[in-house]
Amino acid sequence: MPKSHFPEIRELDLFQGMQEDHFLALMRGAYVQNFPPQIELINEGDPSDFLHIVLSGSVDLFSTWNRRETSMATVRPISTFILAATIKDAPYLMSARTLEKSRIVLVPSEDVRAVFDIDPVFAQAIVTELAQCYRSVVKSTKDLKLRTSLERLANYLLRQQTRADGAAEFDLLIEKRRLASFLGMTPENLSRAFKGLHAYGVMVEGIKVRISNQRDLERFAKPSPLIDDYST
Amino acid sequence: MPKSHFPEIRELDLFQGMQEDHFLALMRGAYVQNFPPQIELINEGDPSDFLHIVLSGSVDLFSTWNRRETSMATVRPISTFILAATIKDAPYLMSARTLEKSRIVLVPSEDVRAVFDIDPVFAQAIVTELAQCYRSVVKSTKDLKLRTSLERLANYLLRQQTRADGAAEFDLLIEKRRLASFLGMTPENLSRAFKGLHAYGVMVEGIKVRISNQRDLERFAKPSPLIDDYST
DNA sequence: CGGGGTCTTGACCCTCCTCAAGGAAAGTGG
DNA sequence: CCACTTTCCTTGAGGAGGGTCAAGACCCCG
Repeated sequence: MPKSHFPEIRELDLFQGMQEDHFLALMRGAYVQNFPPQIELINEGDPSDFLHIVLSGSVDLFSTWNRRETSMATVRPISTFILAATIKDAPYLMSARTLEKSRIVLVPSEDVRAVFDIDPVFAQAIVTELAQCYRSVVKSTKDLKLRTSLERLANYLLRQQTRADGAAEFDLLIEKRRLASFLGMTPENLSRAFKGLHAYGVMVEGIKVRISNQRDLERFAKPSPLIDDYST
Repeated sequence: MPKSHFPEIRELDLFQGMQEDHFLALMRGAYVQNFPPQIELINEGDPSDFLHIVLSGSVDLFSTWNRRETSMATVRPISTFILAATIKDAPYLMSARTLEKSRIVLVPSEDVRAVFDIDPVFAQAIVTELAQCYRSVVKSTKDLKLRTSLERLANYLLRQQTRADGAAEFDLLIEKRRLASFLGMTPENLSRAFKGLHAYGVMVEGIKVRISNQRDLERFAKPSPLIDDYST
């Protein structure tokens, strides 16, 4: 794999503090690949052969059961996914597909486990990352069980707004059908939910969202750090 | 804390392989406490001062938002809970209350983090445990998003049956109102769901469940290892 | 034998899904 | 650059799943 990618990968929390030769050992076995959109990288149930790192583009993590499908998360650069399966050497619980043209690094799971065994700093970073992932899923479960779809959408918009540095107007980063699935509803219902948020000063046109009445929306959404803070 | 509890705690995957003096250091700072039923041990949002270990009784992990409440999990002996918050030194995401008279060990979070830093075997065990927790929550999210309430109940019963070594008749281990909340529905709706499973040979009387037609129920429930296997 | 909780049942209603069709974008090939 | 195709988004009508409210049955425990 080309060394030009090393710095940006090294920057990741996961690899930051680890010993240089261990990092190089990981990179030695890794390789980069470019994928077109809509390619299935991973099929849930498969053995977890690689830790994946998204360098560019974006990846959808989704799951299926009984001919139904739901979107679980979207992975954006630069970050890793399916760390837990790699560590436990257990089958993937989610499938993954590219949403756009994407550049992905594949690090053999064995290598990750091997370095994990000998590098305490790396081990520590993995723990932090896993704890983070765990807490994220717990939050998303709370979101699903405690809120109606309208409330979930409202809070989602507030989170996206925070990402956009609090701007009153910002773009949706994923297409609506996928957003609907992520929020646990149908595309039709998402359309109606957007309309339902008119009452709280939310205007949507295409991918453009404008929040004209911040206070109203927040009073309706009641965002909570214990559900909506993705950082802690 | 009385040494008599050491062996059973030491048996836990989390503490199995670690160095003896590290284990003793953890136990030195820990203390056991007996709680009556319905005591709130933890309030979500609080700083995570202790890693908890249930020795006997049972504990409900639940969350609230906007005057709504939902049950997230039930912890039974012998196991730990809220490891992620302890490790990340972040606020608890879930509240905890005893369901019955319970004996709980409290290990100061600082101690856990300190030993984690110096004992690689312990670190490894924590990683495994966290990965396990993460995968459990992912499974439960899939359960929630991909299945109807009737399907969730059917699969829950099959899982409980497995716990009871596959017996055709077994007892529900938690009260129905809590089960309902855990499965993401109301008590009323759970009652109706039990009736709805009559058609697949499920008989319920009080806490007794009898599965008279295993094949029918399984064909309806379509259990999947990627959602219902709590071990992987 | 009360009295508190839980569980069940019924009636009603609201949320959300399904199905179907029309419209808006966006990519494709001439 | 323009028709064509495809995909996505929206809108409407109808219906199923699940929530709410209220009342009664059951059950456990003092």
